[in-house]
Amino acid sequence: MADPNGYHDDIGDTFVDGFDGDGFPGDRPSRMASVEPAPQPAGGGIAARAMAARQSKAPDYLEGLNPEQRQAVETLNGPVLVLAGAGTGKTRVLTTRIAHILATGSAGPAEILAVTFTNKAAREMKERIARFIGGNVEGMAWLGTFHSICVKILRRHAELVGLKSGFSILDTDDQLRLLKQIIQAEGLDDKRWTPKAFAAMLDGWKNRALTPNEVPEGEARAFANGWGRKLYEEYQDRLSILNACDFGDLLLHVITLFKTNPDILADYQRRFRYMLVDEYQDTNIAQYLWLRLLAQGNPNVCCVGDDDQSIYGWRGAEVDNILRFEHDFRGAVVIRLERNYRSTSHILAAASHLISHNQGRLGKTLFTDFDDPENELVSVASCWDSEEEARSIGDEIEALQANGHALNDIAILVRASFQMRSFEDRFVTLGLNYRVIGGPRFYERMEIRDAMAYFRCVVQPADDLAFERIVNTPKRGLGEATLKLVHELARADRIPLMQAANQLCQTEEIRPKARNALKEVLANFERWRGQVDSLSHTELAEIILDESGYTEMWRLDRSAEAPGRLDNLKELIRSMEDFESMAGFLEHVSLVMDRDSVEGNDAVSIMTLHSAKGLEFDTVFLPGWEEGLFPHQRALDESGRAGLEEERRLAYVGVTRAKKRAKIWFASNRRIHGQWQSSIPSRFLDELPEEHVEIVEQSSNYGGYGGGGYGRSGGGGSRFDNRDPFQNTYSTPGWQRAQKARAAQDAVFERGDFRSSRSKKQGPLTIEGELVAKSVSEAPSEYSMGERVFHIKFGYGAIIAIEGNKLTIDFEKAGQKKVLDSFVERH
DNA sequence: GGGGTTAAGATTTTT
DNA sequence: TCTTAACCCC
Repeated sequence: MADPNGYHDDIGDTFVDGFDGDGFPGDRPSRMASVEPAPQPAGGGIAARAMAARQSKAPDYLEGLNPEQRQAVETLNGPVLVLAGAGTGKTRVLTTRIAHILATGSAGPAEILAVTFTNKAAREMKERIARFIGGNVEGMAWLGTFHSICVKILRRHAELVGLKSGFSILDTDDQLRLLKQIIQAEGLDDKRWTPKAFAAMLDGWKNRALTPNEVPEGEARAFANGWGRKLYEEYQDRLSILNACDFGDLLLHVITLFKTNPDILADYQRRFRYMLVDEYQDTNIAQYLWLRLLAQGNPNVCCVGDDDQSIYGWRGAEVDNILRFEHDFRGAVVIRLERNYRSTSHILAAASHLISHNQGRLGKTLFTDFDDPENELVSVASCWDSEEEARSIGDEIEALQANGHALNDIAILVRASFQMRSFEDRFVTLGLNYRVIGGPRFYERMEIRDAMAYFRCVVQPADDLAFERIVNTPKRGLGEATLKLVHELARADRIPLMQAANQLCQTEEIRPKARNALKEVLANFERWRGQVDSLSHTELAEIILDESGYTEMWRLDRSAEAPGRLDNLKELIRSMEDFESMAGFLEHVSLVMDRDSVEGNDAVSIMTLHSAKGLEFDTVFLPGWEEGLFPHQRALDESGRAGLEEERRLAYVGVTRAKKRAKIWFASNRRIHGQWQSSIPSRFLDELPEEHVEIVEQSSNYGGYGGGGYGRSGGGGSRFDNRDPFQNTYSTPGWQRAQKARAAQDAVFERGDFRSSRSKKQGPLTIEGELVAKSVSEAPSEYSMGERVFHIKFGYGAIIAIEGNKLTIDFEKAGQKKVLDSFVERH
């Protein structure tokens, strides 16, 4: 299977099968001395404790594992792929495997490379291993995220990739500002060619580990009429002057380092005797190459993942990595974990049936023995609009609460964050405790970034972006004109801004007022730098914020947010206490943008489906299952069938978060960008298995599958009390039409012949666009052209087009809209 | 340099 | 519809 990028083959295909019996790297080359911390030979530390524990009693950590899990834990040598379905004990396998490696003395803690995607996952794994081992895990130096491990490696060999060890890591904000400068410096219009668009393109390249000269000509040309490659080069050049790198570079530089310094690579290959990768389905090409370079010396790679839960394709994740594991790692053992310990059989059946509509899966069949006495069917309910959705779900939650269910066991999972708002509004009115997970993060707040910029300037004098950020914050009369002079000198001499500013201050080039202000700032930084060693970093931080006038600035600010910002600054200083030095803190912040979410009170969780991966709740509400929202129109437009399949995996992730109750909702109308849109039930609803789903018809339902017709008055009472399980919903005309439409559509899919069925009238631009259009029935409508109708939200209008049961209506007030015929009445 | 006005864009998100 | 960022004028 030829890969368009050819990436699977560009470092050769030779792999040693079986175990590479290299002993402890006792006599390492001298260079290795710099790659501390040194592994602890079995005999001290964790391994010793683990072994001692093992001798005193049987390895009880293996107890209670099912046969597959046990195989995944015990197959230590050679490549292993663990396909771990949702809720099958993936984390348990990973941690037990590490415990097993240690307990059998197969390797010391510092000889295990264990990679995760998120800090949270790394943290959890550390905690769980600690519990096994009965101590802390200080020796597990190489358990962390891809990025943090790369930083660790890069800090030791920075000079080999053109950096200095103290390099800083840019966040997205810095990156965009820098890109903007570069685009403007080339004389390009940054409106036409936005920094954001270029950042996205860069990201794509770096995710595939492409350096500027490796970017395919066509892609390089795509940006700004052929400036793409030049801009990429320019950007990398600027980064190295700034002694900085972006997130993508962390991986990329390590790959370059390994490729150009075989001796260093060999050292790491020897060091990492066992490698484990979590969430393998989320790896991008750069991560794959990185892993593969290391695995060339040593085939003991264990990757754990679930192709059905790959939901980060838009961020560069390559499902192909997991699909091709057996090919890429010769002699791989593939173990499937299919016994689910989380959900009821109905939930599992619904999720499995849904995901079976995807092609290109490795295929797993989840099963469970778990019999919940109540074993509720997955429910599907409809409502008029997002407000009613929020109201009904709020009512259901209150009912659950009244029955003794904890709010902590309940979650609402949405496709897009704008959906959260109606729930928040409603829950505030109800006085129902909730917490939003994800969302704007602490370290992204303006005042925190400003404060951090001050610290960065002290610790990393070449950090231009930080300097620029705060040079005139608070206002010091250092305007555009002054900065321009500094910039020009810095550019011309290829020196950092602060150095350029220093030089300029010795001359007469800047007007005295600005010069004095600039001198003062520079003197401040000089002084603070001198205090780094004499004061504790928290003290210094307070002094910096104080003497710079930054705290003062907010104290004088009379706006409503100012007090909160001051609190945040205090919180920032407090969180610095956990770190040894300011540099350590800065690195932590750039790599760990999340703060531990405070669990605290009993509250309903509201979050996106993406951030729900890996979590579980007794009851899960899944609102907004409508075409265009879920699957999201943009996913369909931009990524076609692959996009649809990823959306379906997202649906699968959503449903499998539920332990006991999964409740799906869709609204007939939704306000998107302030505009009311009528919506059509998601195709995913049709992909749920009839026998495991119940359709809940609400008393005030206007939507549904056309079965209940529509009512009047969107008014207020509880929908929960009068709900009335709709008998035999699957035989309603609406459902049958939907099924029929689906069958027709699947046939089209199967033939791969999309064009022939494209509707004549307003041919959708994409294959999937057509599928969306076709998710409505083909059955002839009872309405005719020109008829005057009434729609509860849009008012009166005339029918100007009919496609099946989908009408295009020219409303007197709302303009042209497409609606299902069941939502209007003759008038 | 600040404030008011206008225009554009509005999935998903970690590191 | 709403938010944010850019722009223009004082």
